[in-house]
Amino acid sequence: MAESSEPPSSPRESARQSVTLQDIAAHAGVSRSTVSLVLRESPLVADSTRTRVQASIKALGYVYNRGAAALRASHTFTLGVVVYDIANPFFGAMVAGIDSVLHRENYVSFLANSEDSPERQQRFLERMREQRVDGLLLCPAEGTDPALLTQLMGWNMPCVQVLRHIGTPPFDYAGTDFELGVRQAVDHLVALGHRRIVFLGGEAEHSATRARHQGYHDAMHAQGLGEVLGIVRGPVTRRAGFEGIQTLMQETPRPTAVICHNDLMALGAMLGLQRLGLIPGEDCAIIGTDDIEEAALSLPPLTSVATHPFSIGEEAARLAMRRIANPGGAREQVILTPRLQVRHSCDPIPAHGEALYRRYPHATLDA
Amino acid sequence: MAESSEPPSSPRESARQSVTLQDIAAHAGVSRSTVSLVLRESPLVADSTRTRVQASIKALGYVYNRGAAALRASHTFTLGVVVYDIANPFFGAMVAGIDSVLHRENYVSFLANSEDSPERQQRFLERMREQRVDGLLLCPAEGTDPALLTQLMGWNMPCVQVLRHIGTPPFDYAGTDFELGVRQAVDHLVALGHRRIVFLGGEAEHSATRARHQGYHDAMHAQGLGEVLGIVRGPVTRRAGFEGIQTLMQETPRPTAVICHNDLMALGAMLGLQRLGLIPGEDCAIIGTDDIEEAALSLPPLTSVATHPFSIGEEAARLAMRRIANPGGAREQVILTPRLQVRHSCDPIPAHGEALYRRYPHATLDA
DNA sequence: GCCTCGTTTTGGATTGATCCAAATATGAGA
DNA sequence: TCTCATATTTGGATCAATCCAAAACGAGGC
Repeated sequence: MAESSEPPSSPRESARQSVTLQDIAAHAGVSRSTVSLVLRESPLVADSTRTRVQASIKALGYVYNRGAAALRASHTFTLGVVVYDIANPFFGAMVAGIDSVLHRENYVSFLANSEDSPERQQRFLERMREQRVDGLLLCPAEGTDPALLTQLMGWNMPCVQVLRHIGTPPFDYAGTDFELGVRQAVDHLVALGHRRIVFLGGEAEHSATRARHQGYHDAMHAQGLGEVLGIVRGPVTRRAGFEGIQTLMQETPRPTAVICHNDLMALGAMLGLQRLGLIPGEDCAIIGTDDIEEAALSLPPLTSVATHPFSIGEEAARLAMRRIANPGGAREQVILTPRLQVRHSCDPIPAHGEALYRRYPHATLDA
Repeated sequence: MAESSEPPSSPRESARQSVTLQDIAAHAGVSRSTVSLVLRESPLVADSTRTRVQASIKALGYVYNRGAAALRASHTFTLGVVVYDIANPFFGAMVAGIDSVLHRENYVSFLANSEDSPERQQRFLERMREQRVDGLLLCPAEGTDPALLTQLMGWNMPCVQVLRHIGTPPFDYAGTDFELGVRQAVDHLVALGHRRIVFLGGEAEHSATRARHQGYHDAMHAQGLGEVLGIVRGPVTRRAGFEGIQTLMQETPRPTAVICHNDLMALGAMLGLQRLGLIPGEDCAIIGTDDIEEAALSLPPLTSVATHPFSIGEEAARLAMRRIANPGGAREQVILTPRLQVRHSCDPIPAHGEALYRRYPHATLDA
């Protein structure tokens, strides 16, 4: 006791080597093991001991070494998150939802932006294995080999797929009912009197695309419009919306309404209409998907199938926590229900308003 | 050699305990140390040895254990990134820029969303210390105590501030010249004939706010307009823009132009004008800051001071790499030059176009 | 006073890599 | 063939925690 009082005195000049459990133990007059138990909030430790140890921890300015702990323990309280486009505000909101849950659970997460490259994604996943994360939240890149799931299972690595999924059930998944969302959009348009309804976007074969296309197909058939126009496949960017709608509007018969794969496309499509001197709502109704915050700020405000990204993020993170706590448990699919957020991009507009839209015929995505 | 050929044979049923350097060493007939050198791509190892070891690594399905490595090594190839609103597309783009550089450098990053809470930020930073990250990219939360920098220095933790900074130089920082950006905006408006120019937004006392206000102040004075209207302080959200401009337009004298703290505010402000039956550009010119992708998609397309978030992210990450490689080096400030992206939100509009904007008087941020 | 039984505490082994100083191998020149 | 410098390789110590079986402690009951 008296013997160890000098070395760990107040602030050491450079604190070159860090304070360890051993130092705390010496200072508090207990063993290394006991200190470890205190740190992990074990109920085994007597209250009096606990407070004494905690005081020593504070006094010596101890810093827990997670690397060392991870070497022996089974958990790292660490997660890997993969999205394919973090610059898309949809994913921003989703990541915020994930972060809010993880923060409560004392987890931290590695984030990677795969840019929809399976190779880049694979590299990150391998790195996550090296880091020994407790689990993954994965929004698989386009073209990801479904064998990836088997691989992860072989790694013994819990993985919750988000938004898109690959492979065959059972797997853990959190997302939204895209099929229902598109059905709501089609039904809404039909109720407004539309028949020539096109679905714009999605070429890659992943679940989120298939579900949307399926929803479109089913809803159109249910409305007896099965053979009227159809799906235009392509990338799902702003630019694709901008260009895609311009092509569509030059075809015969022209669609009277377009449902877009996501809001970015829809916003691009509205700009594309302007470029042609056409008016969103009047000349062609537009519906987007996601209901990102920007949707309310366009002119006209965009009607969109709200998919609640923040909630999806929360649900995914919670599911991951459950799976980590119980690795053998039954796989779960958490499917949120989308809701059509009606704004004004399907409203017809009085003819005398056209001039305004036509004022910016040379608007492009770049200027 | 023959002795160790059985245990690490092909796939073990459950691979319960992992393959270690020791196993590789035995398989390749070298020592643990040599394998370690191969893993770290040391030039010391002979080519023939290297290939043999690499073959063994592949054959046994070895997985590098970063936790164990971190225990001894000085680097973890890990970084902490803190932003205050990941749902803001500006930060999405910035994080994408960070990620692209880190990926090239073989780094991975922990991401946290502080939600502008200094407590939450502090908790994350402490966690990062426990994880022994090599450095931090920090966009400090509003109200962060400048002593934080001293604290981090005491921790011996390299930290690059991004976009905002606290404390006093020298420190590492990557951002943009907000002051110049606002000056560009003011000059542009004055050239268009505006005199009653208001700056909208920013109440907290951080560098990015001060710089903007300073830029506004200087530019207005340089133009001889120093006492004409001024700065309206407040939060910097979409909603604040929406509400702020409505208040402004009911005052006398009314401003003829508003420069907004960021694009979200500017987009909200344009919606606010509509709500009043006013026309952006005609009744009041609007300029935003950031030039997020959405800026091009509004109607009218928003004129904005482009701050290039992706590049800022890249520069910040590169600076962090430099600082980690050379902790004692001179602190650096990387200041990018903003550029005014002129679109149409300052154009006057023919009167007969008004009807269209007035069609959506009840538009709000929620619907 | 001794014996349980439950509560606390403990030491030694273990985790899987890196560091470092020293040992060994290799090759050129004398 | 020997020497010396250079190129490779190595074993032991070390990093800082957790796990686990066993020991110490303390309170009641007989």
